[in-house]
This record gives sequence, structure tokens and C-alpha cells, in this order.
Amino acid sequence: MSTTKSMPSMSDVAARAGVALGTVSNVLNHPDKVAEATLRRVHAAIDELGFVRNNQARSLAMGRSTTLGLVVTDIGNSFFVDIARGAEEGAALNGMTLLLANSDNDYAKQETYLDLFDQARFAGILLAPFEAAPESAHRLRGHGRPVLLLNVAVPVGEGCSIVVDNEQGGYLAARHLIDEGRRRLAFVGGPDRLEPLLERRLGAERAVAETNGAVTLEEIIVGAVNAPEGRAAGSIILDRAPAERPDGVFAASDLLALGLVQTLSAALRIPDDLAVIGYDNNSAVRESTIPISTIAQPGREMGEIGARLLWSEVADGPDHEHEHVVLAPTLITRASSVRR
Amino acid sequence: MSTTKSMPSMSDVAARAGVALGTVSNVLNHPDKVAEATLRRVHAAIDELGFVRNNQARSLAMGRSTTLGLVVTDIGNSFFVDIARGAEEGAALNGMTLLLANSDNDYAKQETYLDLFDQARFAGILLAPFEAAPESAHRLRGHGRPVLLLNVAVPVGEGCSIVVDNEQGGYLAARHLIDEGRRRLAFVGGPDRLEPLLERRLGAERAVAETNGAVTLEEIIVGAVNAPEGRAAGSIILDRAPAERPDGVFAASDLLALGLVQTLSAALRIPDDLAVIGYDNNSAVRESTIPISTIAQPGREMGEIGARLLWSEVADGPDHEHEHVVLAPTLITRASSVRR
DNA sequence: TGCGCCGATTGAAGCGCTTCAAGTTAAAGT
DNA sequence: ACTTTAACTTGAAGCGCTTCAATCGGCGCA
Repeated sequence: MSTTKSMPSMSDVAARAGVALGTVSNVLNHPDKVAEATLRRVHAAIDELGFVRNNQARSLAMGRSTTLGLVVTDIGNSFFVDIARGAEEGAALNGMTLLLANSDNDYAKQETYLDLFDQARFAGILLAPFEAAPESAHRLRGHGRPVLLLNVAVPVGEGCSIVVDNEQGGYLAARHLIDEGRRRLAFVGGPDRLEPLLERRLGAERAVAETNGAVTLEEIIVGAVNAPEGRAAGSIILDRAPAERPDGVFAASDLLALGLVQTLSAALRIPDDLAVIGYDNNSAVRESTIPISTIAQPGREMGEIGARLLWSEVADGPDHEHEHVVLAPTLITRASSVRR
Repeated sequence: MSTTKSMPSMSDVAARAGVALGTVSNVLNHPDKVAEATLRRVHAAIDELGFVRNNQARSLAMGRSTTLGLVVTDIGNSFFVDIARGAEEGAALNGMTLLLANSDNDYAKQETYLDLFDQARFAGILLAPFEAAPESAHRLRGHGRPVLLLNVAVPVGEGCSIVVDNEQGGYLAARHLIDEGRRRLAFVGGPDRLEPLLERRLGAERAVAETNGAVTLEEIIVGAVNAPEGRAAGSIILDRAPAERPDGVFAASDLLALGLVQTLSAALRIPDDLAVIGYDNNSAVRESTIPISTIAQPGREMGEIGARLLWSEVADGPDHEHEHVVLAPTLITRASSVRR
């Protein structure tokens, strides 16, 4: 089955060019060690035969591969797309290539892909995990395959990781609302068991605490961080007497913020009566009618640094020092929170 | 460099279990040929050693791989994400795995990934190409690697392909507007050199032609199919005297439609004064304030059928018949085009 | 007791490549 | 003319696996 006409091998090329097998290998890997004339002859033979080097055999013989793998939770989320782009770039910079797998919010799939990458002997693996760092990451590291975790903290000494400072992001968001003159803030977020959301709330609390009681912060809990829940939260706010409503809302995600704005803008002026800020700088929200302020996570940077770090772990071998990088989120102000 | 403690190999397992190398291989590939007791002993050894089969060596020895590759143009576009999901599924159904590469609208990257997949001796390649079918697809096929093209027509006999009927999609969109009582239609689209857009327009023209002059169709050309251009097109319409305005607009993409709706809804009632329909069922637009009608492309189906077809080409070998599948788009009506 | 049979197991060959010690050739040095 | 040296080239070993002809050992049967 499969490939009918099997492809020409290096020895076919060698025969055609009238040189030894090893010489063809040198042409491909150490052209400086080969005489000009031979180089040309071999290249000619390669072109004539349409030779394509078999990477499986190559990695087998070399004992190492030049491919990095990235497993993301949800390729539909622009944050992960940014990470992928960055990782690709970072990999390319080191002469590696990046292959992508989408676990689609499915834990089992994630495991499947990790195993697949392991079996394929990829040089290293970048993992933006489903929820927490999975056992399997530990297992792969155990037999020498570098795994770098994205967006999730990792025990020191276990391996490298890169996270974005969610607490700081929360702080920035609330700080911004306060700076815009808001005094009755609300945090709309999910259940605290989701670490990142909890941290964002804590950051907001810190900003509020800084202002010595001049600002209040209430919390509106929703079931999930999507647009429908945002609309639900919007209704909750609208149902209150005007004096009871917050004048600044920090939503734990952009989709949530979008839902809020949709509902609230029908009855209130945004941002005049009520300012809204989201989180993620999600591309799905970038074209909303009222542009929504947000906290951007440096996904691209995350991916790129991730690939670099992973590469250095692969290259340094035993004397590699695990690093834990914390990236800073940034505030992006748009119409939903800034009076014109 | 790289993997410090190199992983245990099959012969390590064999030694540990006190059996021959070939037996371990049989345990993994033909367990039915192995005695119960031996089976257990080998499995125990595998677990104890944490053995992970080397897929590179495996594919090398077998002469074929069990991995399919998918190269998409823009992983940020939900259509391609749907394709990826479908392909993944279709691959899994046949015991294959799907690896993803994102060419990011960059022709050179696309070529790089195709070559990479070729070198990695993937069983087959699914390609949703940058624009037209690239020369390289032909080249890979030339030396026996199946390449299936998505979303792009391919010369008969060249290989398999799957497309969505854009003409039909255009027809559906215009038909819908007409059925909703619209008589002065406008098609907002890009330059005709983009095949799919041209076909969508032709489909719309067919729907209009069917109504014997009762309906008019004008064309508004924009530079690109994104939201800003949509807003620009919206302004063009608003600048006209009311009587000169269309009452039904078919935008060649959802982002375009979104931009239109944003601008138009400020001055006009949508859908009462003006109905709008887009194209793609793009997730980026799914949460717009006024839900936008659209033509959905069966991306998931496309991916799944693609993976199946590719697999059959891999399996059938020489006596494979290339297929050209045309999938039907479907109409999704939402608030932007349907009076309540 | 001897023969044939069959399921289970073995081990060598080979997949296409890299690596490297050993070999070759020619130019340079004395 | 003879040794060094440098610049190339060679070819065999080995990466970890699958495959398959050959072998083994036990069992039923005459």
C-alpha cells in the first residue's frame, strides 16, 4: 500500500553522481567539506532524481529531531493562535520547525497528542494545557523529553514555564477604571476555582484597596466567561435601581464584556453611565460596534520565548537551568471605557 | 546534546523480558500471535522501563507513516479551524493522526511546510492553499505523495479535491433576500480576480435573473473583505438619497457584512429598511449585536471527507480513482435579514 | 516409540540516513 | 626525490524498528 513508486534514496543519488554514499550526506550537511566540482555533480543528480531526504531516517541516525511540537487547548481562541504564530517564529529562528496539534478542550486528545509527539521523538514540546499541568508532562520529562508549559505555573525544578501575570492584569483593568473616575466597580467573573480568574479579581482588589475606601468593588459571579453569560449579567445590572448600579465593570473575558455591552448599551450610555473593560484582546471582539477596552496578553511573545527557551533546553542538555518567565499584560483602552 | 538519558529501546525491553526482539515487536503489532504469558511478561517489562516506541524507526522500517498533514492558510479564520477539526476526526477514524501547520497567508511558509511534510514522509497531505493550487502540490504528487486540495479546484486526474459550491452559496443568499421581499439588491464584494467571490456574485445574478426583471442587482466593489471596508461600503450607501439605496445587501464575507451593519444601523433600521446577509458563518461575527444572516460553508465536513478520501488514496495505492467532491453551502437566517 | 503438525519464538536482514576512522590524492616543504 | 600536510572521499557501523524464513517444542496419533 501507500507510496507506489518509492522515492529515490541517497544511495541512488550517490550512484548517479558516481560518488560514495557518505559524500552525498556531506553535500547535504557539510557542503564546506566537499570539493566544488563534486558538489555540483551531486546537486545535479539530486535534481535529476527529484531526491527528497528522508527525515525519519535522518533523525533516527542523528538521534535527535529538529521539530518542536505545540499542543493547544483551543485553536479557535485567538490567544492560542497568537501563541502558535510566535512559537513558529521562535522555532524558525533556531532552524527548527513547529508542528501544531489542537486538543480541542478534550483532555484525552491532549494526552494522545503528547504521546504522539513523544513517539515521534520531537525535540521538545510546548504545551498550553487543558487546565492544570498534566501528569503526562511529568512523565515525558521523566524520560528526557523537554516539555515547556504555557499559561500554567509549574513546580520549580520541574521544567520551564511561561505565564502572564493575571494579578497584574486585573490590577491594570481596575486601576484604569478608577483613573477614569469610576467609583462603584463590579467584577464580573466565573467561579474562583479557575485560577486565572481568581488572580484577576485579586489584582482588581489590590487596585481598589490602594484608594482607601473611596472605591467599592462588588463581585458578580457568572457560570462561564462567554457572551450569553455576559448578557445575563447585563440584565442583572439593568434590573437594579440606577443608584445601585456600578459605574465601572471589569469583565473577566472579552466575550463576557461583549455580552455586557450588548445588553447595557440598549438602556445606558457607554461609557458615560457605565464603563466596561474586558480581558484577552480577543480577535472575536475586535470588531464590536462599541470597541471594548481590554487587557492584552502577549501571546505572540509567549510563543516565541517559549520556543526559544525550549530550544535552549534541547541544546544545553543536562546543564540547562529551568526558567519561569512571567510576562506583563498591557492595557488597551477603547471606546467602552474612555469618555470622548 | 538533546535527550540526555536516551530512551529504552525494544531490545532493552526484550532483554528485560527475556525474549527475542521480534517477540516484542509482535506484542506491539500482532498480539494475537503471542502466547498469553509472554504477552504479560513483555508488557510488564515495557511498563517497568517506561518504553515508548520510536515512531521514526517504525515508519522507516514499515516504509509508510500513519500521519497526515494539514496545511492551512490562516488558522485565525474559523473556517479553517472547522476544517482542521473535521480532518482530525476523519484521520482518527482511520487510525491516523493529523498534524497541523499554519502558513499564515505566506506563500513561502506554505512551501516550507509542504516540503517538511514531504521530508517527514507523511502518508498524505491536505492542503487549503494560499490562492491557487501551487506547483509544489504537483511536484509532491509526482513522487508519490498524495496531496488533496481543499477549497480549490484541481485539474481532473491530478488528484482529489473538495470544494464548496460558491455559485450556489451566492444563489442562496440572493434568493433569500428576494424571498424576503427585497427588490433592489446590492452585492458588496472584492475584485473579481478572486475566484470564490466572483462565483458568489454569479450565483446572486442567477437568482436575480430568475425573477424576470422584477429585481435589480448592483455591485459595490471594495478593496478587501474585512470590517473596515464594510464600514466604508456602508458610508457609500448612506451617502445616497434614500430612494437610491438598496433594500437588500449581500456581502461577500461576514466581516464585510459586520462592517456594513455597524455603519448602516446607525441611520437605518435593520432589517426593516435594509436587510443584510454575509458569507462564511465566521465565528468572529457570531456574537455581533445584530445577529447577521450568513451562508455557512461545511468546513468540518470538508475536513472529514478530506481525511477519509486521502486515507483511501493512501490505502488503495495505484488503483485509486481521484474524486472531486462539491459540497453544498447552507443558508443561516438571523436577525439582519428577517423581519420579526 | 516414532512421525507429523502447528502455534510460539527466534534472529538476521534491511529501511535510509549520519558519522567517523581510514584511505587516497595532490600540493607543499626540505 | 622524499616526507608532510591538507583537502577530499570512502565505506562500514549503527540508529530502533518490522518482517519473515527458520527453528523449537509439545502434542496427538498410528
